[in-house]
Amino acid sequence: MFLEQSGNRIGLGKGFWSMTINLKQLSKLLKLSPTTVSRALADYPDVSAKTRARVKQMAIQQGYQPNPVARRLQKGKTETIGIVITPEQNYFSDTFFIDLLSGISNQITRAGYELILGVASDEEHEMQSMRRMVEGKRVDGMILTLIREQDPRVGYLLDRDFPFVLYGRTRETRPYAFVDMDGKQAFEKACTYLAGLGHRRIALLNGEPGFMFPVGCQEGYESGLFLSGLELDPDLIREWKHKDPSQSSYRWTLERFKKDNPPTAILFQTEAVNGIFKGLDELDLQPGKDVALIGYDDLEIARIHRPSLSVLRPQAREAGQRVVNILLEVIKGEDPGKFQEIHQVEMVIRETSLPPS
Amino acid sequence: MFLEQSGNRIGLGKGFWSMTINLKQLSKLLKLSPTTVSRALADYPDVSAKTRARVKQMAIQQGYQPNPVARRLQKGKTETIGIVITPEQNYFSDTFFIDLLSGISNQITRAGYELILGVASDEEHEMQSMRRMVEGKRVDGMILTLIREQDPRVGYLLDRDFPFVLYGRTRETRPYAFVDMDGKQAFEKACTYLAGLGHRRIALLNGEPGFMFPVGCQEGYESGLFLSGLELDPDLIREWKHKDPSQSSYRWTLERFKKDNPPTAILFQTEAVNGIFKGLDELDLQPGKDVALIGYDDLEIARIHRPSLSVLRPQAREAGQRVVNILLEVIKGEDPGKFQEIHQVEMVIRETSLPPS
DNA sequence: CACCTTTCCCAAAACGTTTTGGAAAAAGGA
DNA sequence: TCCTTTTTCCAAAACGTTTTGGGAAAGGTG
Repeated sequence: MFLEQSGNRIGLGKGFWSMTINLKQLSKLLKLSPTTVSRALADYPDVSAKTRARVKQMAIQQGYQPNPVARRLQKGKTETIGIVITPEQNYFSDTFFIDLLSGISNQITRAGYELILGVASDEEHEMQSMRRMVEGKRVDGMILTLIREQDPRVGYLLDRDFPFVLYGRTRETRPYAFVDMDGKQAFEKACTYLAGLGHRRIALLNGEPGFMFPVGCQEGYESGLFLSGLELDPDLIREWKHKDPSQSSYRWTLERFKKDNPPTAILFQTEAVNGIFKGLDELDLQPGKDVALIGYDDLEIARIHRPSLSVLRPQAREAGQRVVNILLEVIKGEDPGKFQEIHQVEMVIRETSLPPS
Repeated sequence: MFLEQSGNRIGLGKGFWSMTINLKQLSKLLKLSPTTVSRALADYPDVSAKTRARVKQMAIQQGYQPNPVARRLQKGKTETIGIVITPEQNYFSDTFFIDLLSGISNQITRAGYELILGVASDEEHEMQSMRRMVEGKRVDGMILTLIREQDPRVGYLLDRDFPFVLYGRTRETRPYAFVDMDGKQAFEKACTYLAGLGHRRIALLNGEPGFMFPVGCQEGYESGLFLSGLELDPDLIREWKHKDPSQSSYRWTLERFKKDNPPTAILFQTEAVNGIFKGLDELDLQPGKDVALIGYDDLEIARIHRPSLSVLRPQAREAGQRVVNILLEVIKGEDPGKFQEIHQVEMVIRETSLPPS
């Protein structure tokens, strides 16, 4: 009688929602029912053009925004998607992952969704963090990166029919959605390019096995050798360690160039570049001049180093956007098997890809 | 009569919440009211030890987890905190920011909260992304990093009484909560250390003005000179550009060492190290031997370079945890002014901090 | 036994939306 | 004029929790 029953509290109510206007309050202001206001804002055809306009104007004037939590409860969706990153795998070391994340985030925001982030220290916590999101009903879908050949996360999500998209691929026979870079084509292109310059001994310093990406790189490398009529020499292939890319590639460089038949060119992921540069420097070999180099990923160091590093450059931002668009489709109920994209990788020729001297 | 009224749908209901058990369903299983089950799980004293145990056991057995969205609606809190990152400021370049994020994420998860992430391309989008979170009622609090001297975000949040914590500081007279690294003390320590080794001409290659951090660095540098009885020479101070740390510091290095009275030691943020190394290399000066170097931030390059770089090492992970704990207090209603922490920075002496030759 | 606590439980309301299933009013057709 | 259709609105239910405000049963006390 005296007090407005369910108006919002002034001052410190619980939470901060008290600060902004409500659907109910807005509808009272408009002398309409909450139903009509809600439907007007959602452009339902059963509200007249006149009142729709009136409602929208008032909503803007009052700064009304529907409470996302309430909407989520009613809609039965979280409007949220999850991603878990593992910094230990220093993946992340540079612009590449940020570009991916940037594309992901933009597209998610555009859809009115939210991105929630987990940071895991290792494989076990990675799974744990994902399970919390999935089983805790905190997300509508997951984005997975840094995919391993045998990746338990994929099986887990498939078993539960939970929507997800991989950035990368895995060994799994059931259909699933992914966006992947064509590492095979990229390394094939780089390899044939070097062979075309006259290089006969091209080395591959590849990422550690276990992850899926190096598999494609090796395939591309072998295919490139074959297409160029070169023999595959197992003594020109080596893996760097994920725990310590610089150190392991540094050691290999020193060691390999002291042995017989050293390479005249190296293909590698750019993570390993510091080790290679350091090793060559110590051996008094000049990158580009004495040894041709092409890295995968256009990290900052590649651009600023003198001589600047030729690279294979994945379009991470675009890939991130695609991942999100696909995930939203899968969440809507589309068949994940329909979304399997392999993106081309461009080659950027800079100063380290010269003919053999 | 024939059909269970409000049981969950089997198969494809709307959303995926249909897959897991409900409070109502759980209470039916237990032949208790939802109230009692809820209160049993929340350890209220008004439910007997026996039924509490029974409830908890059944909850575990059935894998019951309260729906966070419903809980948030009722509690009037989002149980979510937001952070916006701006990759363009290549802040981010290495482990430091990831460590911070890792500390933040862990602590947030421990509290049962969620971390939502915005990625903004510039200052304007940064503000926009934050406003979406705040005005859209999507978060209970914000974490701010990369603080500028005049930072509009801080004023915005203070005006609205919205809970937030800075990693860093700004020029603002109203009280607010922050966790900051003691850049002043760190640079003072490094400066006096170098002076103690006999260096008389110590240069400062500082971050761009506009951000708050370089201010403290310069203060510490000047104070270190003063304490060591050295004159401040404006010609030994320079800023590198945020857009391109490597290039700008490379140019300065070349230029400065060709002029009269070059420094025998340089203090800088490690972001600039590549440019400095490159410049010294070109000038045939050996880091450590010919020029002493101490960087702020223990990036990977600092450890792997030969000679390895002496650094000032902030404990980013710990700082991230503190930021979250403080933010949770502020959200609870504690006075933000009570939480102003300045963390000490340790110095790690490696190979680039030798006496002058 | 009558009375007062204490213990244990629960029905109903509330959080802020969207959706369902009409109903009243206006318009159209004969 | 009366009936039908279309237009425009709305009350009530629902989403899944937690909190409020008791209330019944059990246990103590005189």
